[in-house]
Amino acid sequence: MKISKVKRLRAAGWKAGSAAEFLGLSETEAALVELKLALVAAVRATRQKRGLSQTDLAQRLRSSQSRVAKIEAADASVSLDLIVRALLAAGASRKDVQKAFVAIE
Amino acid sequence: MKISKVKRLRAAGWKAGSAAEFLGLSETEAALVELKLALVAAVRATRQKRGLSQTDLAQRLRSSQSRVAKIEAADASVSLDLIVRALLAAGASRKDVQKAFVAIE
DNA sequence: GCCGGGTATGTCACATCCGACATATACTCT
DNA sequence: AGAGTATATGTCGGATGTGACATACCCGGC
Repeated sequence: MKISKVKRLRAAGWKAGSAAEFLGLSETEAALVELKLALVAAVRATRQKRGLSQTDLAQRLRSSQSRVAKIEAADASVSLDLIVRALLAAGASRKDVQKAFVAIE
Repeated sequence: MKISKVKRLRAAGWKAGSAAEFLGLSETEAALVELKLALVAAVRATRQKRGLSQTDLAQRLRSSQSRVAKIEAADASVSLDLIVRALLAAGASRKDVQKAFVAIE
């Protein structure tokens, strides 16, 4: 998600288990990306099920069509915050959000 | 979460069902806050279960103790992204993250 | 062919979030 | 009481995310 991450990784070597910690970080990052992908798919599915256009959802979100497009494209510039907001704004219930999470596996 | 939200709400009146949409937005916001609180509690629980100090977790996160403290205090300046990263860095599995979500109810 | 609604992509100024640091509080040892 | 460790809170410069706009790319009538 962040390109600058590599920079920060290189700087300030870590105390122990370098490789392991690096892997750990990667896995965390991977899990987060998978999570985002799952939620993003749920956003599009929910929006379409409700017959909303990206522009409609954008209004509910108080955002713009282009940002909704970026959300659904899992653009690197969209935060988890915004994705979840979009999912809720699209009409998903809290249970639906949970289900989207469960879809991670 | 954002104070400027009220400002944006006031500007550009919405086309229909003003009150309903306003409520919808509030509910979205409330759901997001509840979600954050649930996850934040999971971060602290997971960290303590693993016997990690905030400083330890900060290292795994490549962040600082003060930010971990803010995460656990559900400070307005922490994003959902960071909370989930912290939860994963604390050692939670993806399933654990799901469970934290389920705890929303 | 060319509209028109829907979607995608790039850019930018501005808002928000971030890590880091300083500092404060609290609790436990000795 | 003083030292050590853990946590909380405030601030700040720089990194990242945001809405808005322009514009391009579809398709399905016309």
